Order: sequence, then C-alpha cells, then structure tokens
Amino acid sequence: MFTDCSHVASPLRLGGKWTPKIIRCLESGPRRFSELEVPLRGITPKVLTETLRSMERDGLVIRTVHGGIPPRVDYELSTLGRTLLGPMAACCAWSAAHLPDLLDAREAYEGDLAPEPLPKGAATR
Amino acid sequence: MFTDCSHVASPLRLGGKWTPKIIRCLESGPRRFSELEVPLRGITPKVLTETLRSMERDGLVIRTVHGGIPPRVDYELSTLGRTLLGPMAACCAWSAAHLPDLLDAREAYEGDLAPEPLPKGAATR
DNA sequence: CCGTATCCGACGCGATACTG
DNA sequence: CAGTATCGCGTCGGATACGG
Repeated sequence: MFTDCSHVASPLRLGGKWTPKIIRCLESGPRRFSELEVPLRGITPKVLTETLRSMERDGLVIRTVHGGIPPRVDYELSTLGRTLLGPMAACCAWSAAHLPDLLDAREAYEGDLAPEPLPKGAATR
Repeated sequence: MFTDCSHVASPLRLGGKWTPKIIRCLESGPRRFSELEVPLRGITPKVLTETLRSMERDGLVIRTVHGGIPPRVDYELSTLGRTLLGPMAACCAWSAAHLPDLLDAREAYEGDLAPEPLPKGAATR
C-alpha cells in the first residue's frame, strides 16, 4: 500500500477542476449533456466536452448517442468509473471535516510571509 | 456526503504533481530537504521548495530550522497533514487495483479516435 | 546544505462565436 | 441539443545558474 501515488494527479486526472464534480453528477444515473451543464455551474460546453471525452477515453464514462432529432446523448459512469466513488467519498469526507482547518492555517499565514531564514554565514568553514 | 467535491483539486492541491508523493515520503517521520530530493527523483530544488512552502502555508507540513552550520531543515507532517493519509491510501489502493484497466481503456481508444457523431441533418423542424 | 533567481514552454481553463 | 472553432491568459513545473 502506498507503493506509488503518482497517479492521483495524472493520468487519473482527478486533479482536474471538473472531473470530480462530473463523477458526482453521474453517481445516480445517466445524464444528458445539458443536464450536466446545469449543476456544473460555470462550465463552458468546450470544457465539458473535453473533460467528458478524456473520461470516456479512460473508460470511466460511457457515451451513448441516441439517433433522432433533436440529438440526445447520454453519459453514464462505467463499472470502472463507479469504483472511483469510494476513494472520492474519502476525499470529500476529508474536506468536509478538515478543509476549514486548512483555510484557517492559510489565513493565519498571511502576515508572517517570511519563512524562518537559515542561519547567517552558512558558507563559513 | 458528496455534498461538495470542489476541493479535491484545489485548494487541496492534491492535484499537484508532487504533493501526494511528498506526503508519502513524510509518512514515517521527519525528513530533511535533501532526504526528500532523493526519493522524489526528478524534482528540482525550486519545485520542491515551492511545494513544501504551499503545504506549510496550508498547515499540512511543519518546517523546522535547526541553527548551525551546515544548515539543517526538517519537514514533517502536521496533525492535519496526517489526516490526509487515509484518503490518500484509498486513492492509492484504487490505482493499484484499477489503473491497469484505465491504461488498457486508453490504449484501446487509439484507432477509433472519432467519437460517435451526431445524426445528420440535426436542425430542428 | 538549503535554498533563490530567471527564463520559458506546456497545459488547463475560460470567453466568445458559430454549426449540423 | 450537443457540440466545434479560435483565441488568449494564468499557472505549473522544468532547466539552468547562483548565493548565504
């Protein structure tokens, strides 16, 4: 365990701004493109498309095109994508419990902007 | 639960390239700057400093300067930082179990580079 | 030993406009 | 409805060199 943590950020892309929110939005079932745009307030169609495509590419999300007019496209978590719900729940629980502490620490850091310096004359001898 | 996942990436900075690895390196106790540079192969001193400073700023890491020549600086996880070990273990366990699947999916995606297109003549009416 | 100082390229993300 | 096409900016991270 903890043998390698290199994938938390990439290629897991869990570090992306929208990926975690999209996973959450898809948790309770398939959603259409426009049904994702609404809860993800502020996301642009371009970015939503990009993110969904990369998730599809990684096998986390399944994209289904239903023929017809107007077009209808559904996105849903794959079996693999669903396995991410557990770890994500752990992370969300962490932030719910400890994010305020982190924010407090950050605020307290304002002012003493200078880290403790090294002792002077460190090249001597 | 899952009420908000916006902090997985930021400000948690867990999405950073080195943060998870640093946490892991500090798991078993304090480490000096140079003791971090070795296991984190490829990191430059500039980036290591930046990352450690941001973690210190967020209260995840404690930086201790021991006076003397040559200088000695220790970094260790704070109590708050240690609370991250759980969620991180969940993420690492996920990648140990499922990262190969993700990589396979990514590889299989090569070739059928074109996502299923929408039906033609999609203009309403 | 423990950093800083510059420079710089790549990428993520957003704004805006347009289309089948 | 479900996208695509451009453009641009800010941030992250790496290369390299120097300093107390």
